[in-house]
Amino acid sequence: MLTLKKVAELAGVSTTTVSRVLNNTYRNKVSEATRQRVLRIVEEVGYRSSVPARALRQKRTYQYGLVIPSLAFSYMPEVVQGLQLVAAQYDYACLLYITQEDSSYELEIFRVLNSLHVDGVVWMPQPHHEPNLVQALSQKKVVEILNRSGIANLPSVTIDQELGGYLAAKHLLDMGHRRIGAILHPGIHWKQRFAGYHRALREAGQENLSALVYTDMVLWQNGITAFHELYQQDPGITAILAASDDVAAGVIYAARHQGLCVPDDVAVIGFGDNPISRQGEVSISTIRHSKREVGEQAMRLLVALINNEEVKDIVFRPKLIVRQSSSNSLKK
Amino acid sequence: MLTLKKVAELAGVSTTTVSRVLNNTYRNKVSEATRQRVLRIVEEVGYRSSVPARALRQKRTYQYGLVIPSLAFSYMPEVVQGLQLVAAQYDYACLLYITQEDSSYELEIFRVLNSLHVDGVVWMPQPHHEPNLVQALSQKKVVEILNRSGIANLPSVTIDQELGGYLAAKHLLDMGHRRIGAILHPGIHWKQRFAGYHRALREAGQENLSALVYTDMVLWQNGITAFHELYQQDPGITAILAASDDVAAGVIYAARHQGLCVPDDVAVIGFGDNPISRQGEVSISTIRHSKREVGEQAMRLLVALINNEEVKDIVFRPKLIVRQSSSNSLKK
DNA sequence: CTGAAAGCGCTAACAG
DNA sequence: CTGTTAGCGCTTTCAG
Repeated sequence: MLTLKKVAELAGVSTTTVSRVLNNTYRNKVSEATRQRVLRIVEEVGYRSSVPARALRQKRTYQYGLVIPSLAFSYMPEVVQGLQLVAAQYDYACLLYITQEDSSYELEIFRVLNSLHVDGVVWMPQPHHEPNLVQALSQKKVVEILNRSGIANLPSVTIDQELGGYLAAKHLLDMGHRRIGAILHPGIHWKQRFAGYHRALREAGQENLSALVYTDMVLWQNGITAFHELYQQDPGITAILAASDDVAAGVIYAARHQGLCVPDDVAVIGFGDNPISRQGEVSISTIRHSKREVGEQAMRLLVALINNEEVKDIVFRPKLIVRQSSSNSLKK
Repeated sequence: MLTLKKVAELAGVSTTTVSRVLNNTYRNKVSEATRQRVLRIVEEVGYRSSVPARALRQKRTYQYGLVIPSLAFSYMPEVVQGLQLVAAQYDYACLLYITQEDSSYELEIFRVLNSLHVDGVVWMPQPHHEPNLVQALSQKKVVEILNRSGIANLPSVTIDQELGGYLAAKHLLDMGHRRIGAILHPGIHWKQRFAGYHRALREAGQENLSALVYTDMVLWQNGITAFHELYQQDPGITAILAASDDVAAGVIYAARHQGLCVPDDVAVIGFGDNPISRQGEVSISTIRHSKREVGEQAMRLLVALINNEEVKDIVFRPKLIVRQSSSNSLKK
């Protein structure tokens, strides 16, 4: 195995010197000649220092944990891409953990991450968590994304959900809808989103939503289930505020299976502007925000946190994107 | 920080003893009383050994690299789930790397993985690769999934593509189609798949496909592009063999946008039986294989490889699943 | 500008 | 059954 020592021997210098060259420590305190010689040898033999060894010494692994509930959300690829983009710049490697909405497994993951000595964690919380999680979290540098667990005061990157909710509801109200159903996911800042809905309703002189359903996950399948529950609550609704684009896609699928026309019989709006919202038969109106940017900023935040820099939360302001699923509805 | 030494002091034994208890080495060579005492202390203080430290000593990191071209393929979540399921059983952590189809980045990843001293790699190759990759690969335990790079003789978990191709083509021929177009992805055992198509064609007394298009990626967008190219080659085709379910979804989308009816004007069959094939307006006929199992077996193979056990390649036999996108076509 | 020496936290001979 | 010792590959004082 190629070690520092061997490289040092080959270059005729001490391991200290090689280390210094490779890490650019004590800049300019190594003669240019020596530096060049060392670099040449390193290049020649293709030496790369052992990450575990330096981790042990430096108490820094250059690894971060990514803890997410699922890989199946249609926005995950973009978020991860954003994370990896910035992570690569800082030489950070990503340890991937998927909780599958299992809160005891989630807790175990944080304990494992602790023994792995990762430098930090990017965490997308799920609705439910173990009480002990708070403690497990407090020992690490953690950045929260897209969600607000509210279980600890963690640095976070989120979307302005109140605004998003407001924009979505206002749009439907503007289109003339008065009986509106909503599908909420407790966990994605749902209270703020809910508040946004109500602000729009109030402005339109309305009191309440006509139907309201909660869903545990925000996948396509959940949209189908939620759709039926919504119609049970109020068969007269003409528009639906879905918890995500995936859910909206499920809702549209279910609606059309029932013989309903989208948007003429029921208008639907999603949340996120994920790939799925363009790929369906009926393109989905949605609230847009850049998932890639969320990932990028989260990683920047984490790096800052690791370097003990001052950090402040990041909140993205989403925009309304109108597509087929909510067009020409009651105005027609 | 909690170390072995501290735990040893607390328990009034040597570090060696604690290590032995924790690793179950020299079984029965530690008195039950001592073992219990140590375990109690460990539990009490919540000690977990440092992964980097033991990695340095044992030359084993209990980490594996997962190198894939993209997270956006609709089958990725399931494959990864399968991998993680088995990985968790063996206490393996997953270092995630996404190549984004960038071959020089792919090479760099393997070099990085080398310095990370991961115990092994699960690799899903992309169509193009750097020549130096072979060398970078040869130094590690690598399991290949779903693809065949053909650049090295690596243990692999794959689908019987010839059979898949045969089943798909035979199905379309059985439905009465004679002018069939195909979308191939060079990289997914495409030659075998192609051979399968031809075996079916020969059996039906036909010589060739009517149209043939190659695609670099197997995403929804590629299906749209490919559809148009296919129709340019032969406007008379009545059926399409898509490279994947994602591609099939794109094809169907494009076809319907052109005013064509699926399956009546053009039948489509995908490959993989991913979630997307059920979620569209028109459910997609496809060739099924279990993605979760692919992941599980790949991880088992990797673990065996790491333990220097004998391994042999795994080939799954896929099945035909008929859905709307290829039903009632020319027989109607 | 460079090197010798110590030690990160752990495990594996080797002794008792 | 248990402990002592050495050292994994690296970085970091400290001393030239």
